[in-house]
Amino acid sequence: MTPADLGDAVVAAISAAVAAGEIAVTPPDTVLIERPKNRDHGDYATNAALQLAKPAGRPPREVAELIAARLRESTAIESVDIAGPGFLNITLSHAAQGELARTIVAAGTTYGNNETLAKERINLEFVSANPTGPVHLGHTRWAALGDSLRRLLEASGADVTSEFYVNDAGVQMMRFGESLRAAALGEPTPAEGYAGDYVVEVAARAVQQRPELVELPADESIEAFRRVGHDLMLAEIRESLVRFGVHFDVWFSEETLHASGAVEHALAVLREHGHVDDRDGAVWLRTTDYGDDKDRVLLRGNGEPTYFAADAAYYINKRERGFDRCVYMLGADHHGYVARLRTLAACAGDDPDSHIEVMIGQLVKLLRDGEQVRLSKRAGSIITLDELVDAVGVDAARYTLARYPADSPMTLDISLITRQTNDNPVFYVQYAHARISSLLRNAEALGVQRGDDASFDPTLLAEPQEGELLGALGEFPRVVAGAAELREPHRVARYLEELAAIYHRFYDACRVLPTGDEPATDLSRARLWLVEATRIVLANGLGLLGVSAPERM
RNA sequence: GCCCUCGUAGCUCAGGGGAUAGAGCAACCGCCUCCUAAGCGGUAGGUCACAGGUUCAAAUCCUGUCGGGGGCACCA
Repeated sequence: MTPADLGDAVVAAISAAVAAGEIAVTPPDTVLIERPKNRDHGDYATNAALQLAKPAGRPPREVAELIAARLRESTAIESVDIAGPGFLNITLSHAAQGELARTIVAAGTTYGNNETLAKERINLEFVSANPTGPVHLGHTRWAALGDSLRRLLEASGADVTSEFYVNDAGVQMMRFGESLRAAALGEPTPAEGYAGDYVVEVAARAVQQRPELVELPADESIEAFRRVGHDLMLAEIRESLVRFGVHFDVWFSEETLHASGAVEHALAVLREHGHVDDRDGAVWLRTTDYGDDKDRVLLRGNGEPTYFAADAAYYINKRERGFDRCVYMLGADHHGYVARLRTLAACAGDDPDSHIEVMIGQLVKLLRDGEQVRLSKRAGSIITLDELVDAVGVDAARYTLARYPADSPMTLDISLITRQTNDNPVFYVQYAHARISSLLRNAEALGVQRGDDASFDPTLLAEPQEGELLGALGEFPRVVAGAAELREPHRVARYLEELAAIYHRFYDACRVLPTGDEPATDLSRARLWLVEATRIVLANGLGLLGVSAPERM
């Protein structure tokens, strides 16, 4: 019996009590089923009676008693106690609890998937680094979180498109071209240009590809360096992200917005909705109509579109491609943009609360030997994604970055992450999976098999540690759904750590395989179902984080 | 000045209105003749920044104060 099944049972009990005229309320669609921290409070607890007391006009404990009486009729439920102000503390029968192992094994890689976001069309944009340098640590947090979120949303039934917006138009790109040319010619970095070893390397590769670049007149040369540098840099960015296990469905070029007329189209759309003003020689979007501090310029006095105009075009383009919800994952340094994007959606006739969603992530603070390292691409002092992966590996990097909520400031100590990788919780979780894999290998070598469906006796899983483990396994789908809905992949990581701990405790207390020459018992076989179910959940959970589930460590 | 965000154990951090606030690291004490000790058990460690409010119930929601970080361009 899953928590969801139990919730249904409680709702049914309430409905039955209503039908029998025992209480006068509208039965809720769902009730909250919790797993209490303290097992004295049962396997599960619900506050349903507390919630119904007021509408029913009855004392909570009296309502609780009505529900409890009906729940006790179920064979799946061992006991129901009423505690405190009116909590229902429910203990499942071993049979009902153990059945979960069968459910999980049957579902396999799909266990944890749910339909809470079914058919929602979501566009998920993240990283979106300028192709003027490698992916650095600031982007890396979003790469890990964004990709995990993509997996979570898909697991929750959403139709997700992950998208990388390539800021390949505008001044920054031009400065990159200038910087490359300067590097190729051995000249000092221009005033507002990009410095750093990578600029020299990219410049060298550009010249190697196209030796004539340095011969061209300055203007043409800069433009050519810009284009070649763009291609080289973008290829490198893609490669880094692929290596990091991050998948993008769409790489969307800002340049194409300008070239395709999408910007003009967006202007027309916004004009149609009546929020565009021509004033002071510029074209403005009247975002103050929706509470922005001030209106925003779309076209400058010189006719050039602003970055905001491109954003508007991009947003409208996304909506026209059919996305119900456009999710932006931005760094805290862009948070001034949230209000603008939301008012932009409103000006386009959309609902800012449903069609657009902007997530703001705190920046990762980097310490080296206790001192803060400033991340600056232009100054060249950057920690890149590749450097991080070289130092700690993909698994540790992705896990560590996905382990904290995006809105909490995060401090990474380079010396700590590179030196003490064994302290990383990722190994703790992976170790549980490796330990299980090893056990399953041993079972095979001993010729002990889990056996078919019919031979599985869930009532044998009666030890407290087995109950704990089954309870934790039952939480997984809810964890996935919650993490997807709240856009918080870290919940999966925290859950896995808890599950691993519970498994290790089970392993310590409950022998699975027979010792010596003893024959395999039904208990061994029942436990193999439980162990395999645990392996599946660990593997599925790690998969959602883009972290491998090793069979050996 | 205005806006966003964070403040929980010595450190790094979890904690979607529920019961006695948790984990890892660091410290101390134990546990391998048997499935991976990268493990398990135990001890110690707290003014949940502060003050009000809402609620049967607040670390959690609301208001304010203090402190850290970030942001407020016809820049990108």
